[in-house]
Amino acid sequence: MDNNLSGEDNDNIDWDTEDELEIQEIQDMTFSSCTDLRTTGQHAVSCNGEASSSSVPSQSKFIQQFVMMGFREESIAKAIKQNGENEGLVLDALLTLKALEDSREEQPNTSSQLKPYISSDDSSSEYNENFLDDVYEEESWSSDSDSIYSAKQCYLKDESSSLSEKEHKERLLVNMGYPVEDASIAMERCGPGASLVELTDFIYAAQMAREEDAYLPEDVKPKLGHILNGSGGSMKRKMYNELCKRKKQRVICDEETIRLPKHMIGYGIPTESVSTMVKRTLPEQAIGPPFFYYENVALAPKGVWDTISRFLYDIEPEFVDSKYFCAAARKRGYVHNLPVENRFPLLPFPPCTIHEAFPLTKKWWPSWDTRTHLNCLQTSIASARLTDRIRKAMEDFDGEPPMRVQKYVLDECRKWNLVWVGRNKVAPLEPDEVEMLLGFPKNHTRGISRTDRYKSLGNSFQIDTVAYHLSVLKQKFPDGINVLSLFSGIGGAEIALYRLGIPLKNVISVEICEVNRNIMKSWWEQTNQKGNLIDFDDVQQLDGDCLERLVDSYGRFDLVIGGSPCNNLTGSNRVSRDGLEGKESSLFFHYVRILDLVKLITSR
DNA sequence: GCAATGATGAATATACCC
DNA sequence: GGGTATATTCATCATTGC
Repeated sequence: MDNNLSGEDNDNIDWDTEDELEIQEIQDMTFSSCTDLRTTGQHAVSCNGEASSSSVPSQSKFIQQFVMMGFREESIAKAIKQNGENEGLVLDALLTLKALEDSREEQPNTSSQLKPYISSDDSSSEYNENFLDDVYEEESWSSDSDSIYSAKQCYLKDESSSLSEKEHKERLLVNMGYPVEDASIAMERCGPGASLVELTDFIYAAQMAREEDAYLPEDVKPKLGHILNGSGGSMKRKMYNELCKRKKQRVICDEETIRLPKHMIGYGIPTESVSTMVKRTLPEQAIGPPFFYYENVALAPKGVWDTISRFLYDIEPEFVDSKYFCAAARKRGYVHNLPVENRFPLLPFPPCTIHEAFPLTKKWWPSWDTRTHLNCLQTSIASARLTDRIRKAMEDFDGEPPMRVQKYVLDECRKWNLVWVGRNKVAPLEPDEVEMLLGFPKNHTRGISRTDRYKSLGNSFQIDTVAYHLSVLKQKFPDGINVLSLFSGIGGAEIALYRLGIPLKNVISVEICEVNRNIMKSWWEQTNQKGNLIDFDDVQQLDGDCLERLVDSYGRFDLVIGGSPCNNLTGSNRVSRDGLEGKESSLFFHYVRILDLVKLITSR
């Protein structure tokens, strides 16, 4: 497959030709996404019943010959359904399936066996692709891709539910900013089982491979013309090959799932000695300008960080726990192209233990509560009823309660980040205390409801942590910096830069929540910023045309920073932990889309 | 209508033991 | 190595109260 992508033929890529390549690739990816072939295959037949319903004496004989060859009836029925009673086609499909199963048996219960499938010539024929796509509908990066139940769900779907899912995905793609036509074509070509990643890949590849004006309106073409035309199509080829490389990497990454480090200190923390810091080499295509910085929860469902890394130029995420910067844990992954040498922390260094942060609690803190750090600050707090239950449980005993009560109380305190504020009395943190722990100015979020304050703060950066990473920019931008801030929230990135003493020349901020935008504006005014704050409420507004105009007006972006919504990634979500395909978390792909556009515009 | 409240587990990693 | 226990988690939604 690489041969097809690296040769001269790519200079004059024809969309139809690429279609074939893309279809092959994406179907191969779908192909590779299966997890338990035998189980899913069985469900495919036993649940839809179509194969048996079409049984007639002549077909029974037709089936029998394949049974005699040693194939399972379920697989035969499915192959017939996909290919009709064409002996050659059915046999081909069955052989392919058999090869897959044999390969899987050699390496059970891992995804590493998927690689040979992709290079399998047997999968190249259309009927086999259809057959296998249909049999193996599961998402390659679904968090529950190993679940038999999940697979079963796929096969219990009738036509109507399939259509509904198709519409849902298509709508999602459109909401992500892709043209309706592209979304529709991607759905049609990739099939209903294609994951969102595959669909976006397909569309992206299509747009890259089309004429030079990917995402850019007519009036912008001439401005970028010299980039694309002047290089005789090399840029197009370069980007296309880069995309294909990302896809290829996907297979490799399936084998090498990113694992969280035991001690989340990333490339170093202020208190860690320099000798233990690790130097890194960035992939060439990741090197700025612009610098970029992406953040999300470290404990995302399996495979999410592989996908994030793959879409962000294969940069290894830097996992850091903010407990090294403040009195609360905050395990986050950061993908960025910033230098990692010569970082420096914000001063004064914030209190790093509970007792340092809240000295008044020390008086009431029982000896058996050995916590020194709070857990992650969330978007909601414990109820008064819970703290009252804890008080009553404690008051039943004079002095030290029995172990079972201690355990109950400690479990609740850890779960809800409660602190001791009186005799037998625990309480959740106040909003201004959360502000302090996260490094925000006191009263930063004051003026909105307590619920909203907790929510906005729970979704924000830990300033000291992010500032430590961004500190390397101070030397590079002594006269100020142009920032494209995506999913800005309450302005954590801007505050980090401001506290580092980096002048904010122009900040293009995108934040969907009006309450958060108002907090940001208020901070901007209160701190007498000299630069310009331009805000948008939706990342979809930032298309090529819009970005081009912004660059023309304010100059090129020096930093693209943001953390896309984690709602569908966090373990706290009991309802819709859907991974990167989730309603909110899929906005990550907008970050990628916008970053790619900015890089393109910046390189002209 | 808005804000506050309270009930709702599962996915994942890690530690520990055998 | 495998099984079990334990810890942790930028949340969601229906209900209640004002």
